[in-house]
Formats: sequence, structure tokens, C-alpha cells
Amino acid sequence: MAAVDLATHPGHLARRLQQAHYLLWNTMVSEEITSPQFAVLNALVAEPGLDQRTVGERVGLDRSTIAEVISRLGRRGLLDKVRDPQDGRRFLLRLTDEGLRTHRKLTVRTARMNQVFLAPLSAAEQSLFFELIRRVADAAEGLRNPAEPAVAPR
Amino acid sequence: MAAVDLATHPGHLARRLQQAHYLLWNTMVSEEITSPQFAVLNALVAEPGLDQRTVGERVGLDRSTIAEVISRLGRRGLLDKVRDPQDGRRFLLRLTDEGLRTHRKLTVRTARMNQVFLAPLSAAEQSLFFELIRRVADAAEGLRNPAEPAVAPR
DNA sequence: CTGAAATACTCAGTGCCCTGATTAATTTGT
DNA sequence: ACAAATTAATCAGGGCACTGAGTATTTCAG
Repeated sequence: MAAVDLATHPGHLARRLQQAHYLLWNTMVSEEITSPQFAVLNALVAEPGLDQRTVGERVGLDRSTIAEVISRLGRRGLLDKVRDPQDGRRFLLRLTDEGLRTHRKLTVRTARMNQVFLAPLSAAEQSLFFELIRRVADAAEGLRNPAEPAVAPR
Repeated sequence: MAAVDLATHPGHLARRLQQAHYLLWNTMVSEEITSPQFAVLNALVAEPGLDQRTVGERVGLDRSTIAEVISRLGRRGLLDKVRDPQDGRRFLLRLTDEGLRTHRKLTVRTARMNQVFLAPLSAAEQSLFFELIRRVADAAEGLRNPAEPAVAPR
């Protein structure tokens, strides 16, 4: 009687979008390497030698999740993990040759997949799609991490 | 050297959007009931007595996931599960009074949360947001379940 | 210089999400 | 009528995502 239309719920839409993406990734990109794993490889191509926490920040994964993802990539020999001699708390991460090769291969496939995924939208709509999602996601993240208060509370 | 900009990857955006939603849901709606759980409650308000598989279809969850979600809702006393006397394979699902109450309460909070979540967009942009995401998700699901071939292969 | 606070990482626990294999019940083809 | 195919649900297994608590190391305040 009081049921609601889930098609007007952004969270529901977001979940369906991600599921659809997951499926397409599996068939068009890789069954071994997932999209978050690719994001980590990509971050380490851009900035070799990052520590674990910073990689998580770059790709939007929390401390626990990034630890798991990195452990999997390490087990598969795609990256190396060494203690920072300057700061014994950190591990510095660097892709192996195999990791670099994998990233190169997947970059090509990912581009193809993105084209297929976004094919239902015109070029103008694709820009809008990115912009609207980015604005909503950024704003929600902002709610979580409020800017520094003007006067530090004591 | 060959790193890619993740902000142009719809899968990455979709994941960030869902994460942002997850956080906001947790703070504004409920720490007990998740968004997928609410979707199941909602489906059973709309159509009491559905079987498990059909609920999964309605809310977009696969057979394994829907089984887990329903088992959790059952443990919390929000729904009942009885074997279909007409078809011994099925379980028929129905909300308890407690389940109905919970759905009613969360419906209000969810509406508030959706407003906050979408606040960065104008009304026109919100419509566009829904439409673009829906089109992409629908198309990708269509790739997965291709329409019946004209001639059934044998 | 030393105790307190902050930081990087790990671990335990919960929940979502998918696939492939298995089990039980029903439907279908002959 | 009955074997074969289909269907609903379960189970095992892998991966993502978050929180709260714990450990080790570094930094900071007095």
C-alpha cells in the first residue's frame, strides 16, 4: 500500500549501475583482475612507491579494503611491498614488470569496455553523466569530511 | 607513464557514488537495515507473498545474495517464510507487523536522505541524472540477457 | 627527554555480490 | 507413466566495503 518506486532512489540506481558494470567488466576486460584492482595498478603506474594508505586515498578505498586488494595483487606477483626505511610504519608499493604488463593490457580492454558501456548515450550526454555523478558523489563525500572548522575546538 | 584518469571511467564513478550513498544511508537512515534490505521490504509491501527468486528479480539481486538478505531479515523477525503448498520448491515471503512498521519508518527517512543526496542538482538535473543512469544500466543488462533468438537453437 | 597523541597497518566481524555445483521438486516429452 | 529437462533454493568459494579494536612506530608537548 505504501510501497515506493525504487527507480526514483539514487542509491538503488547506483547499485544497479555498478552491478551492470561488474558484469560487463567480467566479460570484456578480465575475470582475474577486478576493476578496483585495476584502479590500484593504475595509481601505482602514475605514482610508483606510494604507501598503502595513500593508494587507498587515490582510488577511494578504505584502509581495510585496500589492504585486502594489495595482498591479492602481491600474491599474484603484480606488485612488491617493502618497508619504508624512513618510516617503519609504512609499506612502499611498486609494480613488478608483470604488474606493468597487466596494466598495459587491461588499459586497452578497459577503454573498449567503457565505449560499449556508454554507447547508449550521445557524447554530450556522456559528459553530463560524468558531471552529474561526480557532483553528487563529491558533495556526499564532503558531508562526511566537513572542511576544517574556522576555529579549532579545544 | 601510461596511467589513465579514473574520473573518466564510469565504473569507478559508479563505485564512488555507491560508497557515498552507503555512508549517507548509514548516518541518515539506519545502521541496522541496509539499502538492499529496505528494497526487499519494499518489494514485499508492494506484493506480499512473493517467492524468493521473484523478489530478487524485482530488486536486482541474484539468487545467492537474495537468500542471504532474506535470511537476515527473517532472523530479525521482519518477514516470514513459508513453503508454497502449490509448489514445494518455493518459499513464500510476507512481512511481519514489525517488518511493516520498519518499512514505514524507513520510508520517511529514506525520502529525506534522497533529498540531501541529490541536493547538489537542480530539479531538471535530477531527472537527467535518473534517466542517464537508467539508460546505461538497462542497456548493460540487455547485453547480458540478449532477447530470445528468432529461431531457437537446437 | 619522556609520556601522550597521532599515524600506518592488521585483525575480527558483518554485509553485499557474483559464479559454479548440488539438491529437491515440478513440468514436459514421448 | 516415467525419464529428461527445468526450476527454486542452498552451499562453497572468492572478492569488495565498512566499523571498531589492537599493535607498532613516529611525532609532538611540556
